[in-house]
Amino acid sequence: MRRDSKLSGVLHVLLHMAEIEGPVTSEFLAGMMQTNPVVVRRIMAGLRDRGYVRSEKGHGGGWRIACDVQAVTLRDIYEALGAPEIFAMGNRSEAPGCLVEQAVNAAMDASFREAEALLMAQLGRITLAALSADFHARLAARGGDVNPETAHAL
Amino acid sequence: MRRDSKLSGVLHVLLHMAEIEGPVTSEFLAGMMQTNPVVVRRIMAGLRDRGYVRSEKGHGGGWRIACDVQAVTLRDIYEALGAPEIFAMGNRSEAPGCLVEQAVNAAMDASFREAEALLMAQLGRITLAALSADFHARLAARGGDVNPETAHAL
DNA sequence: GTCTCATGTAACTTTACATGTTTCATGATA
DNA sequence: TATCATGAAACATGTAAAGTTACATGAGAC
Repeated sequence: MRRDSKLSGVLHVLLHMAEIEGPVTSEFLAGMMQTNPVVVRRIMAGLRDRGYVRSEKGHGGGWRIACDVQAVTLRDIYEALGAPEIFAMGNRSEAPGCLVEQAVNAAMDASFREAEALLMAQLGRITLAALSADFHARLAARGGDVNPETAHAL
Repeated sequence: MRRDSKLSGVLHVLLHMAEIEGPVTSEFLAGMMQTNPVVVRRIMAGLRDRGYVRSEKGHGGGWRIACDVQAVTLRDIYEALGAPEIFAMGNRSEAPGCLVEQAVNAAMDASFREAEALLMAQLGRITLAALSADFHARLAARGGDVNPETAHAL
């Protein structure tokens, strides 16, 4: 199964946006992420609806962060994406008539729900600002290029 | 993404086997699970390699549980299946050169690893016997049909 | 022996879905 | 009004799980 990388992708976009003054176009972000501008718009749509980012059309348009990065967590972002399915494993069938399958589902669901709750709690503890700080720590550790426009390259 | 239901499926098969005396054919199990005999053999192969079940060819052949259901846990079964991918979400790219992506991956990996550890611990607590007991409790609660051959039906 | 039944396995087909792409409408700025 | 940007729908592609086919192997039944 190919793994859904929307959350990973949108965080990548947000952190790059945080490094750049002024609006950034979908095309520029897509170039950084080696993907398509439409894909960028797609994953950003949920964040726009929640007010985490704003988009502007026309000349000088593009995307802009519109939230407090100290307050917004990875969990918020995950939910803005529509809370996509977390697990690659699942029940063969929901609401089965077979009592064996009901017993199997009940046991698995309970375990998976607990793991999901822990994951959500973890993501709820990480703010965008914390992620950005980690990025800057890595940059400093590499004695790095602090030009935001080129910091993306290897 | 379509969710991997091998674990759910194999547990279903095992619990049905536990209800039936003597060997059970792949075809019979496939009928119960509304799938194909080859699919059954496929998911059972890992369990056979670990000695949790035995298979016999020819007349009167089929599958038979060959382990202590009080001792084997859902985690054991999960591992016998080859420990398939748990999460439907993942990083856009592993080992990226981009420091932003490294920061994103590190944060996400840490959270997902913790959730995975908890899930494994949960599954390690549930034995096949416990699942079977739950099934029998459901059966009794329904005042049910105790014929193992037909207990599957709605 | 040989017929039938069952598993073992490889190869192939189908299906679902995340992602990528094309296209055009809409709005903003120069 | 020409250009640049997002918005969104429609379509194409790649991939992996699940389903299917085909045939080899081995174990009773006769």
